[in-house]
Amino acid sequence: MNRTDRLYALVEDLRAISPRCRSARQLAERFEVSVRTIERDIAALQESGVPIYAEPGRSGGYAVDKNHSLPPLNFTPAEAVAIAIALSRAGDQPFGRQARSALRKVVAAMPGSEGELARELASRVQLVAPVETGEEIQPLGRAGVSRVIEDALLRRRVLRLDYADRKGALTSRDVEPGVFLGGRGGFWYLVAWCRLRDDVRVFRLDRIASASVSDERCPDRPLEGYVTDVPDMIVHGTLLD
DNA sequence: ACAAACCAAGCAGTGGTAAT
DNA sequence: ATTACCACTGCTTGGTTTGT
Repeated sequence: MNRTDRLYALVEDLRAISPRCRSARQLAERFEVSVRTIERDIAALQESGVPIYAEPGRSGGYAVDKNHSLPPLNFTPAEAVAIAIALSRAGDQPFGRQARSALRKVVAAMPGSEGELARELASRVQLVAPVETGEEIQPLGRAGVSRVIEDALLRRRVLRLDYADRKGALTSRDVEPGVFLGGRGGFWYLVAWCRLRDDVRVFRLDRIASASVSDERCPDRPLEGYVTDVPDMIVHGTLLD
């Protein structure tokens, strides 16, 4: 076992028995190295921020503080994008830089196809410059509707909407969902290719009365077209910028 | 009995130089 | 341009000693 593998294994071993301790001698026997090498490994881990502490005395040894570190976590692409949306609100606020760094780590750590899916999904959730400073983004609208749209975006499926325009007139239409937009006027929008109008249309989520996902897969359309056709929408960037 | 500190040896990687 | 050799450096390791 090389040093890098041993460092990872050490942390996992100490975490598994926490809060009990394991002496350097025990660890040395387990990893077939000298006690001195284990002590150096522990020091290296401590320097890099792993919360390992030493308990002196006859029953002492090393232990890892579970309250100040996290075990490896797995996220689905949709969960990663959900984190992205939450982190994106940090913007230039305190810890905003760390929020973006954490987001890149989450996506980078995802296995190939899952990471690609997360990146693709993230590119379809975009943030728009708020009209007024300090504008709060409102809830998505009907809870079931937003979940249906998330599903359609994730699986690239045609959506069936019942939509009320600003005068309250209700229409039913099939749309090809393109991009989720958040921020403008404090509302969330779905930008989609509307088959009823045969053009790009913007749907405010709180005006969607009902939505369902069809089995039909959306044809490929360039992503840029969904946003550039929308007036007054100044896109801040995608979640992974 | 334990962790911590110091020291020396072995090894791999790197850069410079000469030979082909 | 490529290959071989050498010296240097840094990393890793084990042994010993010291302090708690």
